[in-house]
Amino acid sequence: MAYWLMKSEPQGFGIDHLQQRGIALWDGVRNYQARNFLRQMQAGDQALFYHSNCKVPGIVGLMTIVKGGYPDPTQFNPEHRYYDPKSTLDQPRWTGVDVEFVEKWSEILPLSALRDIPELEDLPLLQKGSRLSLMPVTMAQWHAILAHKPNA
DNA sequence: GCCAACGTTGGC
DNA sequence: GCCAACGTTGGC
Repeated sequence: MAYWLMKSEPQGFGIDHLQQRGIALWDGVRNYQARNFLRQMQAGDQALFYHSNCKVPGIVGLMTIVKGGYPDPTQFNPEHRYYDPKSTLDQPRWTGVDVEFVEKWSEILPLSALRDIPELEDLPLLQKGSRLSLMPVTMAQWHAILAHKPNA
């Protein structure tokens, strides 16, 4: 069982969308480093849902991986914005996973607060210039974050 | 909306 | 294989 942090823009697909849907395909990842992490994900892994590129970026809730890495279907659809003409059914380039909603936090745990947690010093999210959209989280980092989960 | 940092593309 | 140009990410 592994821990992850996954970013999404709330205006596109946010925690509220996932809560409504229950289970959703995490698609559209078109970065090789992130893709390689998706391939490592397994059913039962836990993940933090992070809102990026918005007014207050930060962690907003939890989810579980319910289906490990499999070919992201959007890469094969010419009509889709995530279509990749270089991808074939035989040799798919891109991977997706299915995630299931676990909980939405009562408040966001903002990026600015994450920067104040010493255990997170090495988290890629907090490195200057990092654009990695999903990343592994160590058990120590996971527990440090959950210890700061807002509860109002 | 700005813009620095980043990843990818493609000519050479 | 180099690297300039380009498009994208994402905090602010």
